[in-house]
Amino acid sequence: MLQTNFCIEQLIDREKRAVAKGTILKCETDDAPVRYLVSEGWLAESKLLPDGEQQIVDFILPCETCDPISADEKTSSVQVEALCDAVVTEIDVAAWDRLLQDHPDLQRVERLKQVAAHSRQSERLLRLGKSSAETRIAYALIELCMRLTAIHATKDGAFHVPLGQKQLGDFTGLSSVHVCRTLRRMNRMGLITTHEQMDIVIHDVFALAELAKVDLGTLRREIIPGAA
Amino acid sequence: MLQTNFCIEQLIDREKRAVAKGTILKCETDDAPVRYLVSEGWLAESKLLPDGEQQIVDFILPCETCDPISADEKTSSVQVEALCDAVVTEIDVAAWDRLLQDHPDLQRVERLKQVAAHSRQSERLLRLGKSSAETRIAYALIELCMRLTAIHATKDGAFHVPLGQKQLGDFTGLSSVHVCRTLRRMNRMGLITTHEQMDIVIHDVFALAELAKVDLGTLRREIIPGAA
DNA sequence: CGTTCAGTTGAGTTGCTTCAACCCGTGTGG
DNA sequence: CCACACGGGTTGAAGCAACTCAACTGAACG
Repeated sequence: MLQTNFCIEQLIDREKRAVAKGTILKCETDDAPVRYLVSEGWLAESKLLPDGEQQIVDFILPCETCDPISADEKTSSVQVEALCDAVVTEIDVAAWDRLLQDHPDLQRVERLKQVAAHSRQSERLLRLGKSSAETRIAYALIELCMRLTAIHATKDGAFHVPLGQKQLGDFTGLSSVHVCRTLRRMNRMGLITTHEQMDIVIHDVFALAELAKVDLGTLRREIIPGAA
Repeated sequence: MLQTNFCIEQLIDREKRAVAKGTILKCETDDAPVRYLVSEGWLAESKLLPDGEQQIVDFILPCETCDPISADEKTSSVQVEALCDAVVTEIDVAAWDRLLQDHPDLQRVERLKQVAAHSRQSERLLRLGKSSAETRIAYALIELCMRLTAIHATKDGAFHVPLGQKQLGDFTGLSSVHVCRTLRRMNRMGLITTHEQMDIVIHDVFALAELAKVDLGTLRREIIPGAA
């Protein structure tokens, strides 16, 4: 799988662009005839309510692409923001389509990633609608750990996420205060350890999975392309 | 748009299948090498928690297709259920791929529908995460009304949905009791009228849109393919 | 006429939010 | 080099929105 991603970068002769943490690459309802390919760092796709509340609907990790398009094929349906200093490539839709035409294997991989993203959203929707703060956060940690493991960005259950508690709250639909409390509780229970700016270590995946109400194997098949 | 849908049915020589209300066409984690095309009635895609809680992640309306596949390309990531007596066609993936290959216009329409579905999910995620019961329900009503209008299944803001309050709760992440209260309140405010088994009339779309915290034009462009 | 099932309403509970105070590490200007 | 402001995390207290539980209604059905 990874091979194919490296492949994308080779195929594209466009220049990469370094963006600073906090940069907003695209606002909701902006014209959006582009796709972003992330080489380094994380992006967040989020949606805003008129009163300023923000919901992160997905994270875009290295080697993934982000397509913010609406059903009108013109405007963006989400805001795209760099969560940390990042390196991205903008690809306009025409070039992207050409790329897919020329590389059926790329097309296939991208389709799988899209399916995976859709499955993830469904899982989150389920937990946002029907479960407690503990379950939501446990799920978020497991999902992130799994995705990071797939790109070899974890080591024995330890990983780094470029998120503050506010962002984790925007992702899980909770206030930052309650994220804090819940994280502390998990610490005390010995499930995880957290360090500044979110260095996370998962000590007991199974207990965490139970809290998150997931079956690890099933989830993996559902949200990680090529998990076999 | 509609033309293309009629077209699908003509292209497919498979037999349609009548399914009774409540039929579960597919369970989560079942093998799912099929896609469903709905001719009549509604399906629900939902996800379940071990404790039996259910979250409806999307409705499949007539002329739409449903692809329950996971990232492993084998199993289903959702449960698919008929919300009322319905007529569906099962299409195996191979046949579907052939169909798409042979009909680029169909491929394009399906891509748009998929984008639209993704946008809808993001909108719901936003409201599940960050807003009140009133807002969630107002949004659900507006979304359904818009989608039904696109297939000419509304008349002056009046439409029917084959849902009980329990299902509406499973869709909006609320208990049926609270759905009831909220619906009554909207009734009293003169925004809507409801009749048995969910015949809904929207009296004041603008007030409802305000409650739902949506901009009607923007939402339409986002979630209705071909809205122009 | 009794049973069932969806919707309605009231009462009491609870989980999460908001507000506010405080801590601490970092950056900055006198 | 210290003083101070600032931002993020942590904790306590109080409030409220939505939940659960439970009772009742009315329609549909045998």
